[in-house]
Amino acid sequence: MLVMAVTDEAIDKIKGMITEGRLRPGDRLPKEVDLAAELGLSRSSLREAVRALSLIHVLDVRQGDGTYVTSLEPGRLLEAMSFVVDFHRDDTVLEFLEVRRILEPAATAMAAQHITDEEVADLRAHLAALGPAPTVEELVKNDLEFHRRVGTSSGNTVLASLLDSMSGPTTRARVWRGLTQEGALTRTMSEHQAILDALAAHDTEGARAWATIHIVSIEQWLRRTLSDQA
Amino acid sequence: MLVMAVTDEAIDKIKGMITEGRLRPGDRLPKEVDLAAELGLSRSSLREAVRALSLIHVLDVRQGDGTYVTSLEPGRLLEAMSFVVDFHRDDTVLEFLEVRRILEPAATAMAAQHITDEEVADLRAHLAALGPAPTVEELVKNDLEFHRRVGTSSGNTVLASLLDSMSGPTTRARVWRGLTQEGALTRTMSEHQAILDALAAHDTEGARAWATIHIVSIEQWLRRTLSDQA
DNA sequence: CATGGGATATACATCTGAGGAATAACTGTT
DNA sequence: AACAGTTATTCCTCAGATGTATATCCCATG
Repeated sequence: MLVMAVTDEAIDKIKGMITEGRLRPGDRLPKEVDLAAELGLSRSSLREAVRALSLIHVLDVRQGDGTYVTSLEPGRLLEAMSFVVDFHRDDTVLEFLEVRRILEPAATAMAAQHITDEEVADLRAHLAALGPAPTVEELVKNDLEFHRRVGTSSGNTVLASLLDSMSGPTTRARVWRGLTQEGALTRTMSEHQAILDALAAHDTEGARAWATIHIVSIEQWLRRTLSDQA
Repeated sequence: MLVMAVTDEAIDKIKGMITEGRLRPGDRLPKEVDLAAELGLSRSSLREAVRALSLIHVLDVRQGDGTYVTSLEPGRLLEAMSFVVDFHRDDTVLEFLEVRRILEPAATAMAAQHITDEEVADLRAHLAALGPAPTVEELVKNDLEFHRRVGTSSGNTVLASLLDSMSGPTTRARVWRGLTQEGALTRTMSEHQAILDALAAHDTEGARAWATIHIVSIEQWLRRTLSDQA
């Protein structure tokens, strides 16, 4: 801490400029040469700082144009969490699922209160687009999008982004592995339908209950699969 | 996407090495010169990639030693979320608090089931250490640590880390601004005590209820404060 | 033999300067 | 006024040199 790397200092300083309001969303940063001089380091080191901040969607770098502060909206910033979640190992999947079991029913219940007729219609069309006998890949894709839309309808962008990160690539891709057996396919689709019906009726507690059942059934299957492998 | 920057490619490749198991937690990466050659880019560009991955605690770089893959534990990776949360503006604080209102009661309920006698004793000592008339700063610090410990006792590291990120620096620092008035200080302390008593009795639903009350009281105060300012 | 200190090797940290590539801005023509 | 070609700006990538922190090895010492 006494001798902080110049790049880390630069990261902190840029972060400070943003959190203290000297740089606002959409603002353009001074060009590399100038900013490097202003912060007292070389362009190479500054670029490391900027690259790190752009990985987490705080900065947006455009060649030939300039470097800008992003909108800083929760959805945009929390996108980076998907990237982080991708690194988790299989033995922590259950912990993520447990958190999702807490968030998803709450989000679905909130959606039941806020969802519009148009959103309900879109959701219905989305489920119908799947057809009666989809492949596992199609179902997973459809499922992911279904829950993303429900999350959005909750009206809380932070909640929607968190759920999306955790339902996303990793967890889901692994959880569904070998799901073709045991009729889980049709059960998933009927659970989706039940959630949709509750949403359409603005039935808050019904939506919460069906969402809980949906997650729990995934969790039970996963626990069996993991214990079988062990 | 067609013409991806070499640095972004390097980030993906390193990520791939880790997620595919070619690099495991604790493993050491080839030294800069070798890895740069292996990935086909210059050291400068590679360093940008490594710096970005080290910001989110995927890599750990030690001068004079080498670059290592971190433990990749959820707690470690999700630490980076605090950094991200720091960028959010005041107008999204309520969204974060709403998510916390969902997670905190669930975590507290889980803690009531898992908490050990020793953890209860430690928690009691922690609250007692505050004294009867603390400053706002002391209370905030004590409060943060109290909830961190409860989160840990939930037994779910993902849940604990998420809560810590959201209760953490930013949100809390802003939420508590000017909290000295209206006796919120003593109310906070008595709510903490009630949560602790429920935990000690392994009273799951009592713990959940008191945690809810605790968050809601913060939320109500915050809504009033924000509407006053507007 | 165990231990501590100093020399050496290793690996990351930082800077500088050059040329390339993508985008925006300008300018002249139609 | 609209378009196309030129120019300017800005980020992208590389190469090489030097500085700095850490680990390792080796030897003197108790």
